[in-house]
Amino acid sequence: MERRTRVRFAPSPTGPLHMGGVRTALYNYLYAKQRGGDFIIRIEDTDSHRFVPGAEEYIIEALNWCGIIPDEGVDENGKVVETPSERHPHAPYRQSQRRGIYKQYADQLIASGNAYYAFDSSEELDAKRAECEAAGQTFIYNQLSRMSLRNSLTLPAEETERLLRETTDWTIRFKMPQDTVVKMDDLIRGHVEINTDTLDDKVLWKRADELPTYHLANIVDDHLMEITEVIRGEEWLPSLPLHYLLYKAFGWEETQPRFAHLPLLLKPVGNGKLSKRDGDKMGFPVFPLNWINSEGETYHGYREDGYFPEAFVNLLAMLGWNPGTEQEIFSMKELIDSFSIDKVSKSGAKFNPEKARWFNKEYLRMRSDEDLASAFLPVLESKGIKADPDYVKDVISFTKERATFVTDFWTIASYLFVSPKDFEAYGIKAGASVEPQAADNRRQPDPRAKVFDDTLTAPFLAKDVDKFWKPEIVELVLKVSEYVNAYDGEWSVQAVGAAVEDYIRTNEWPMGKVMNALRLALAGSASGLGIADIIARIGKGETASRIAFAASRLS
RNA sequence: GGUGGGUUCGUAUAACGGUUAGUACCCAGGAUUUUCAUUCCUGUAAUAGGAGUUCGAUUCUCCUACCCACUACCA
Repeated sequence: MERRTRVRFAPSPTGPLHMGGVRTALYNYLYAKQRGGDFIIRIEDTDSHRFVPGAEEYIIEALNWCGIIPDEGVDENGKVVETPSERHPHAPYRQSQRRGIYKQYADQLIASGNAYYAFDSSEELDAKRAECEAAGQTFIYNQLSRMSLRNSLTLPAEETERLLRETTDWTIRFKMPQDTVVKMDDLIRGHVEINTDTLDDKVLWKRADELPTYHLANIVDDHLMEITEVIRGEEWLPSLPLHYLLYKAFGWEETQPRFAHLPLLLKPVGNGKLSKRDGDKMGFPVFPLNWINSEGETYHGYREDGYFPEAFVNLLAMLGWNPGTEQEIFSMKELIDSFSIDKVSKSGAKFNPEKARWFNKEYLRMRSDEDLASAFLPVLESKGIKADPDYVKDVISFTKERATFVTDFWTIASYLFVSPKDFEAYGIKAGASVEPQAADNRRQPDPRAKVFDDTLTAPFLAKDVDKFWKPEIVELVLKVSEYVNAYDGEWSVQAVGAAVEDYIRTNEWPMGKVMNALRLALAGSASGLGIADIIARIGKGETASRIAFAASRLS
């Protein structure tokens, strides 16, 4: 029997979705789309205590930004889906709104002898755990211990009846079979076996809030929603036997989904999985979008940090999966075409922020100058600059290869928009020396850190001034300025560049020294764009005035 | 502690019993350039350790080590 492929991404709204979660969603999406199947989003909010306002909206928006569009789910064009429709036949997709349907399944398990009522309070269990721990053991609610605890297996029927009626903090637990080997298959890991004696009697349903726990809700919903493959994080592998047993207890083996457990995303240095703090410590985002927590702290997002969604998706796709070829750049469509679950690796992948930037750089280069210009205009506006779109496009066309992010154009070419005048504001005086930068580039934080200053001008670096701004060279630079001012040939980068170069060469001046000093005066730094590129764009007057200004301030 | 999963250059990975163990990022050097960047070329660098199976193991089996996850009335 061939079933239509249906997969789901089932996050819990307990906070912002981090990049590992996005990757899980992406792999599900790719898997479904390749097979012409459905990708469903279901919100697993059965833990009322851990609910975080805004988290669900964040998840939807993040996936949307990535271009991971669900076929069915909690949201339809910003409107919450509450009732079943042709497009969303299994609505609602939020488990808290499905609470009515789970109890009957728990009851079914009780009736079939696969589950039982447990009356131990959390306090009692906590005490038991503490007790065992003190004795150097671990308390497990399982086939051994359940016979000495308060539940429907040990209590007389009348007492069970009474407690069910009169108390409200009982639970329904799964009755784990004894000494049974559960044989499981994982699409990524292959065959896995485990003996049930090492497993415990998981809580399936809680009377206190009349809600199922993850395990019950998950299996019931996957069954009801006709899910064919469950692709989720490796942290779920240990509960796979329980899930297998649950399908069996319900008699749903025929339509039980196949499982794939994805490797974890690890932090770039050291050990352990990527956590929300890592990003801010190491200068890269861990989240797709910015997130402000209840304490008002902001966590960086890829979107706000200037990543293109295509680049983000691409880099996530390559973290734990590879196509078996040497292709690294993939559009979403190409990913859909070439994705295969058996090429997903088994081991955890350390995230590499440098490679992430490289991906963005590649995508920036693929963008048209028009697109980049329209993305860069708001950046200019935020600096109080109103620029001509055509001029901006022109600037981008020859600075594109130097940029990784759109905001880089400001660092690279700010002096094509404003004059580098206010160098004293940087506390740098001519002749002052600057400490050399730390040498180990491999461990350097995000080099864009200095990009986001509020200044309108580029600083004169003292080391450049020391090196290039010598009185005898300044003389020559002033001469070049006069020459440019008097130049009346064709005004193009090529022509002006050739003319200036000829002029310096004919006079037999030191080309390097004059050019660098020139750049220092025009750009505020001895390294940067070509002299001709600058002069041709800022024009004669601005060229003359920048040189005059620099000469007056730095001599 | 118990159970499960994992282990190829610094990182991501390729090689599904036979290769000089490949590629990309990073790093280093060189060429080009008025500087920086780009581009191009070159280079450094890995099969965790030990047994076994085999004519031959990165690849299969076992042991050890290390890493990770799980071990909640959380997902």
